[in-house]
Amino acid sequence: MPETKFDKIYYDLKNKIETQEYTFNSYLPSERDLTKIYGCVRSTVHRAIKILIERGYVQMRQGSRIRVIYEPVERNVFKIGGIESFKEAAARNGFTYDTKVVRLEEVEADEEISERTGFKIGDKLYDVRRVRCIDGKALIFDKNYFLVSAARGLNEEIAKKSIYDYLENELKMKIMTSKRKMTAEFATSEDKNYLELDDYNCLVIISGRVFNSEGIQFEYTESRHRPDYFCFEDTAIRHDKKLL
Amino acid sequence: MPETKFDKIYYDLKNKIETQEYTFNSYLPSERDLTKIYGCVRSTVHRAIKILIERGYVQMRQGSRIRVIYEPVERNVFKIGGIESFKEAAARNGFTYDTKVVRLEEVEADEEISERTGFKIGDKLYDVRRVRCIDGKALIFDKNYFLVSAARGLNEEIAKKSIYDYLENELKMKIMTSKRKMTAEFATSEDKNYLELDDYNCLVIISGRVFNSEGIQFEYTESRHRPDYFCFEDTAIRHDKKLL
DNA sequence: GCCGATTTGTCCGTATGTATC
DNA sequence: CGATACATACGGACAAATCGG
Repeated sequence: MPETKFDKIYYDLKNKIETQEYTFNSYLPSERDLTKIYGCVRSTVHRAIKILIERGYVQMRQGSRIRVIYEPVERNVFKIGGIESFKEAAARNGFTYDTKVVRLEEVEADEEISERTGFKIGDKLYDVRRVRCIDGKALIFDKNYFLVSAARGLNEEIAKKSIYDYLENELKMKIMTSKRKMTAEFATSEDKNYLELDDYNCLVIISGRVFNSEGIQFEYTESRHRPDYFCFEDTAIRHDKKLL
Repeated sequence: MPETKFDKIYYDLKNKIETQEYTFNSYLPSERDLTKIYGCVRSTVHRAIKILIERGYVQMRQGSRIRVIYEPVERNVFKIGGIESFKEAAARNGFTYDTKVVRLEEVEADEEISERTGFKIGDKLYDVRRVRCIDGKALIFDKNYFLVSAARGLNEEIAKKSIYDYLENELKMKIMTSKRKMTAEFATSEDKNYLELDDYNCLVIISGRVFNSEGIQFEYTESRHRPDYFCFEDTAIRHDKKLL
């Protein structure tokens, strides 16, 4: 349990804000007072508060006090944030879900694949394609490429359950950084074939390159969503000069 | 120039990485060596590096060295990141652009507006709607509500140029936090009326609530994009326990 | 409009723990 | 196992912004 002091403070404050103990537009105690409450030095409190800022809970200005800007919001459809698997997201939103593996084969990266995915030409890859059903409807089409050398032993059973479980728990891989891009494009005939698109003629696409702790890109992922089952939330801060 | 030490270090390292002085998959000097290079203590170097991590430039593991995972990428169409105005984004991408103001009137928030925008019922608001043209094509439809008390004096001329210039430079308002949501929806008849949608029947929508330094929400913004002129980039980090 | 108290922003130096190699 | 390197925390200092009288 590597619960550090600053993250205990962060979670405690976050919780108090979410439960309205500190209400919208009120002030938090000063950092000096918080050091007394939590029994630590100011830099530790300060660090916890910076996380609250990044997550959109509070606002701070030099010389002024810490203002709460969090308000409870309605449940959302399918929020994408951080690195979250389909399974995690579906579970959090309380949906029943199912996965169909429609392809799993070994390929070698040619120029087209390399260009699109960031792998080098000649890399051995698993080409995995899966259809995600939520409450019985086929809504998401996932196309993934995994480096064979990093995901060795991947099979259909694993792909049906959770590839990430396999990588993290079986192969002990540590996933670190993920670079993602979101775009929207016309549905292809492959999309139309697998998904229930109703009247939609385009899809929201989240594509990403994932790196492990060795700095090796081991995955390219492309998640093609029917527009109405997709939502992305974010908090941005104007970092004039001060960055984090 | 409130350039702090840690952000000078951040920019210097960022620059050295972007110019390939530190190349993809190589290591940065250790924090101890960096303290010698920049003449400061380790905590300051550490802070700069944490920003590089958040921005997707490098990767770190306890006990291991700092690995560069940045690779130069192709120019992208319309990247949304941080708090950036249409004008800034268009300029950065080298497009010619034009704005048509199709509505600017004062309204009072009713229940429907309040629910959708986060303002309170009875708040006096400017209702501004603008069509954004890029390279001559009408591609983005912007709907904004501003608190009259915060944006007093807003007129069509200002709306045509830049409302943010006006708020920040004329009214000296300080914009702090912005909470955004991205979704995709069917185009409405209003969208079809103003935009050149070609065959697209849905739009990517970025909606957001913007707070000033007093913690007051002074704006609700809704930016409706034709799918092919939209792109969002992001870097995510698996924060196992360590947060920031 | 000025001044002093308060509060946050940054930085230093040090110490201890823990993961990697 | 030891050397190296990162992670967290402490305590103190000064600067800069805000706010109230």
